[in-house]
Amino acid sequence: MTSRIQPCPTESGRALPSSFYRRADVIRIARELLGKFIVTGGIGRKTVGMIVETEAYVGVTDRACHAFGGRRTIRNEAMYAAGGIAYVYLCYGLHALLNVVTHRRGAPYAVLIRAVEPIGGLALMRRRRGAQVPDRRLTAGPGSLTQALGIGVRHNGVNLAGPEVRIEDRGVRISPSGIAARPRIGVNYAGADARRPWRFYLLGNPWVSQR
DNA sequence: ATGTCGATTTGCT
DNA sequence: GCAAATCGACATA
Repeated sequence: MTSRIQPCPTESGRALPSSFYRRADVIRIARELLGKFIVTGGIGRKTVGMIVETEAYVGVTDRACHAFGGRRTIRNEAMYAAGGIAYVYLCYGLHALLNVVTHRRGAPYAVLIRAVEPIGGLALMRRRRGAQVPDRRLTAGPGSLTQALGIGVRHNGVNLAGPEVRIEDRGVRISPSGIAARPRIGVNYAGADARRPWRFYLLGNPWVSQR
């Protein structure tokens, strides 16, 4: 029995512990989620994607955050739970968007997953997305990756170390110089907060969303 | 390459 | 009623 030296993205890894999510610095967590893996589905229906693009939503003072000013609704209730669960909501009435809830209970911080690189279960992803969709657009964009991974609003509130949606560390290490920090997408209504560089992505990765 | 538009749930006025 | 953490189709250039 030999052990591998290089990390292999097609093997299973360790689910991130709740301590990863429950830290106060959501910006740091957004950066550290790059290169982690989202795994969905059971035996025979497994799909895997490596996170390549994220955005931080920074609590009650962030005008772009659903919890700005302490807003608390049925929809965004999951943001107020302790870190380590999913906040999945319906955007424009159509697209399920996946967020990672962070920080402590009562502190509504979250990281939006904007794009993943397809790693496993490609055939199932193509079936879910439609045969005419090119691989380049399979999981590029927050509404696209959830469709490819089979994530919907039914996953709102699920534990991210659990079987439905699991985020794993598979040993991929990202150097800070490989990460771009830019303004977030689609939040122009948020005034000065729209310009803050809280969108992070892997430089040169083909699955980063375009637009 | 850039622009407009429709699909359609949720929350705020 | 209207805008929203989007996407893809279609139009025009």
